[in-house]
Amino acid sequence: MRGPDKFEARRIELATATLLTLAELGYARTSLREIAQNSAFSHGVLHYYFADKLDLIAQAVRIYEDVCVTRYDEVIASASTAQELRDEFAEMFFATLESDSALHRLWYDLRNQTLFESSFREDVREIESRREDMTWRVVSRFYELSGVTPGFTSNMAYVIIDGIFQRALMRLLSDGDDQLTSSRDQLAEAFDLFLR
Amino acid sequence: MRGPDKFEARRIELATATLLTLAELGYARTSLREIAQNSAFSHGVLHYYFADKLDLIAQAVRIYEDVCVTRYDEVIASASTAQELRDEFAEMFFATLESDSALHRLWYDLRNQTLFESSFREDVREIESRREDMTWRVVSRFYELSGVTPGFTSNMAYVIIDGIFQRALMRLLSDGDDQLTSSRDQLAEAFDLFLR
DNA sequence: AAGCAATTTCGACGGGTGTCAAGGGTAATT
DNA sequence: AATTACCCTTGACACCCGTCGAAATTGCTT
Repeated sequence: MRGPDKFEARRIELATATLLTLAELGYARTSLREIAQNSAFSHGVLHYYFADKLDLIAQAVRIYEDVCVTRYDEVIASASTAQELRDEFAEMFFATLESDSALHRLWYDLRNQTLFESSFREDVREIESRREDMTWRVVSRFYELSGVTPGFTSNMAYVIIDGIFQRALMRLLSDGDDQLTSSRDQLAEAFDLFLR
Repeated sequence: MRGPDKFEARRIELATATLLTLAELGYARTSLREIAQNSAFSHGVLHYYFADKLDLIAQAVRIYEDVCVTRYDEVIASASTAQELRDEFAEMFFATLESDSALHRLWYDLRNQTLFESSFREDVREIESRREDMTWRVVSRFYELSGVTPGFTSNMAYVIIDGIFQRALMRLLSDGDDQLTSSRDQLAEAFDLFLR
């Protein structure tokens, strides 16, 4: 294959390898040669497809976005009671927390990087906004199924759900707690809160 | 001056320079030579006082801890009504957010680093725990002054307050929003929430 | 004043970094 | 079959990194 379509396919392939490397090593330790070793190519090729390292990482961030921002929509569509929604959301919540934990820690790493440099600010801002929307789709549907008028703003709901997620990730990765019972309790507490 | 007391004083001096450099550049970009340039000494002296770079950073983290973890106690002691506590807490909250924003972004940076490597995990865990305690001293006193029995766990209160702080920091540093009106509203919303 | 120990500087080391240019190879076009 | 355009590798570059040892400097003690 040749032409622009292959060019774009390679870019995606390399940006994916970048995403995996970042998730493995973190922003501070990820080098171009390491990224290339996680791909089928040598390090020089990265400068053929991308202007520089920051450009490459920005593309990787956009791939993350596509992966991560519609995760709960299926749950929203299928649940027919509030309790069902809450339980299936929780199930998905902890499933992706554990299976994609490396990707999620990368998200928080990159989000923090924008506090020091402006490179990905726009991308991070957009992902953040989409994550809030995604959270609100869940919570507002939860209100709807409960027959209760929303007592929380989208903003506050996101702070709570994302905060629980972040703490659960810390418990999983740095405390080595693979049961996460306290985090599960916390998520349940949050949904109780929403109905008060 | 000579002897062990001077040795310890130098360590603190250098660890402080390290803290400032980290706050300026972030973990990923901070080098020993850069740290030395923020001090009165040359880069070689760092290995006279510290075993290696990680040891040095660990000491810097402990200095941060001393600075940041009793910030609201004065407010707690002086406030005599719930409303007064809430308002003075908010004032202090946004004052330190703005004046020490570089230090705070460093905290979130280092906390995230522990998701990738175990070097400071113990220190970060302890600071996190102390931050939660500090938050809870405020919130539980707020309940006390309101004459209401606490409807939130310490954990949940921390997730909310810290989440609002983190988002406000992002708004300040990466959105360039120096009014922070939406964050102020959000903090007020949180305290309303506590009383429900 | 001399000696000694603590402190600091300086320069080197091996290695890793992002970047880039030159060249080889490969597939499509003429 | 020759040419051309695209793709990829290789190796070099200049620079920065953490570390460490040797030498210079400092300040106290005798």
